[in-house]
Amino acid sequence: MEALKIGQLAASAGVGVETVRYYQRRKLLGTPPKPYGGQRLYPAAYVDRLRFIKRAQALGFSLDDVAVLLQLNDGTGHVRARELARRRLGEIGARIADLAALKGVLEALIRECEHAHGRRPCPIIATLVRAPASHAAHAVRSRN
Amino acid sequence: MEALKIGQLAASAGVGVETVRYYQRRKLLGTPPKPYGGQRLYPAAYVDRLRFIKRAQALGFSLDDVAVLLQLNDGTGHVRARELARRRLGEIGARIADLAALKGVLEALIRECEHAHGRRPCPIIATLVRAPASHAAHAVRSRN
DNA sequence: CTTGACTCTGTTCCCGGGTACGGATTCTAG
DNA sequence: CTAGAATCCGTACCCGGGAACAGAGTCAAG
Repeated sequence: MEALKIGQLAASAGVGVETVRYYQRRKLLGTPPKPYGGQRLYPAAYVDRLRFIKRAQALGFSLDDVAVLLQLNDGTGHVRARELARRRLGEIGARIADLAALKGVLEALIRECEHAHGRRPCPIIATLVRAPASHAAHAVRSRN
Repeated sequence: MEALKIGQLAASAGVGVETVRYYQRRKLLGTPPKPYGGQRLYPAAYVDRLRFIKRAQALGFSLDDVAVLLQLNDGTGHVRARELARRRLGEIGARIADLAALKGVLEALIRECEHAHGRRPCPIIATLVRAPASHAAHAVRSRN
């Protein structure tokens, strides 16, 4: 099996060298032994592991979650993996609901503002000055 | 009109004292003159301004955006305010689409995993090991 | 008048996920 | 053999939105 230097490893996984080192610090990735006074060589399996990490991130998992998922890769972790996935799913659902509410408020505001041709005060501003921003007023800034 | 000390101001707007000072540093909030060797007193209008800021944040605007919106409060800024609102609306729409895609992938994965009663490998893990995480693979971590 | 609570000001720290820098070494092309 | 990449390792910095701390001053109740 071929072995890569860190730059090649990073390039073939589509990340930066610094990112690889960062994952090593985070213990998401191992560090192969360094030949006496030389440079480390990474087996091709490291590329797969990096891709695993990137895909899990793309599904919205944090690096801490990813660490757990990687441990489950030994095989026995269906239940735990499902837990993580469900938790993430719940977060996504909540986030979508929040954003949909925001979207509704903003759309209404823009419509009103267009409708009120240049009359002052601008409804968008006026809403911020007065109203409680209706349903949308809480729990909006969180993860993702 | 009554005037408040900073702690009362913060409490009546539902934020921390440090937050008030932070907004002052960011120029979102003014700083009333300090009586010689004493403590600043904030007119009640400051509470309204703080609430304005919080509501705008709840609509997903950044503090930089909020600064612009506050300037528009003088009245003439319909068009600019609408621009900001529309931009924000576009971001929200894109974000919702991303999250909906993620949601679909995760749901499918969880269903498969339940369906595959304890057989290894766990489909969730297997997907991360192999697949390109379909449509969801890019542009997922951004604002909000 | 003292004690405790608040304020003022400046500075540092936090979160997550990296990026960038700097000096020393080592590898590689010409 | 030598110049220029690439690597190694440790550390510092970035983003946004605050939170926390330190040391000194001030205000209100008992």
